[in-house]
Amino acid sequence: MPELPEVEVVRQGLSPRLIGQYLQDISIHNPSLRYPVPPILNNIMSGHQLMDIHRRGKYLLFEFDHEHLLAWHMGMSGQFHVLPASAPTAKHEHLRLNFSETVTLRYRDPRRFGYVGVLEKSDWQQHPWFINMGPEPLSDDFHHDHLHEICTLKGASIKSLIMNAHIVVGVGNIYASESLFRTGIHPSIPGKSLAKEQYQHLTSHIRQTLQDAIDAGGSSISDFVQVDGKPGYFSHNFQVYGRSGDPCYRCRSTIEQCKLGGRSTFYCPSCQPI
DNA sequence: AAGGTTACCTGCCCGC
DNA sequence: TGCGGGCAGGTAACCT
Repeated sequence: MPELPEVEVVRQGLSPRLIGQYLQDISIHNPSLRYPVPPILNNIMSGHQLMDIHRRGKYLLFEFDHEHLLAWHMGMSGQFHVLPASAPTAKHEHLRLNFSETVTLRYRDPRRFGYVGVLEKSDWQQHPWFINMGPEPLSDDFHHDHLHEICTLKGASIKSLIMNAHIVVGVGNIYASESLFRTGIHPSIPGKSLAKEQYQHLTSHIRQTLQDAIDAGGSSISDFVQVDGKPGYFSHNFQVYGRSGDPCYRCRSTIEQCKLGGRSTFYCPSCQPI
């Protein structure tokens, strides 16, 4: 499901419903995720107050009044829902954070690529999941000089480079194609073949594409839903993703599709020349 | 050694 | 109607 915009939309949806609430307990219905759900989760976190929900890359960080926090990745198909305790257990519901009779946080994940960990609040950034992460694309840390400096040394395709979380976090398969279309860069061009000025444009288009998607409530392809069950609307704004064979909105050329790094990639051959 | 490929899962959609 | 194949938004361990 989620790239950075979808995770951010989930964070914004969960925050007003959950922050300030006290966690009564955690029930683990099916611990089988990408990494097994830590059995100590309930013992460690129960009784503590949720102070804030942060995002780093595609991870959500649940900060409690406690020396630990929960770091949560939703994988490809993870979903969070806030429901009353009486609501039935959905298919593929893995675990449940029980805050009150009226507020429980359910996590379901059919493909089980998601995972959750208990990290020490004082040095969670040193954890292997975070230690080598690149800058947040919506922050000032994401600068075209930085992108240029790293990518100009690399022979890999520019699409695989911007999807590499060591270089910049949060850009997944959809928004990589969309950002490159907006910039007019062919996805398979090697990083080292691009000019410094192109990195300047790419940086600003990545930023704008992600922000536009957040503003639209994310993209609902497959089954992404916001916490309240509403879909995201950014998929209506896709310029190239999923549009192979259709005319480019800008020049009417036919959108093409190829594979890069095993991932479907979409581009306009005339707006994004080799 | 960098960069491409595969595996991890289930669900869904398509063609036969 | 049913079955098999291919594909899906992420990540990391493998090969080469």
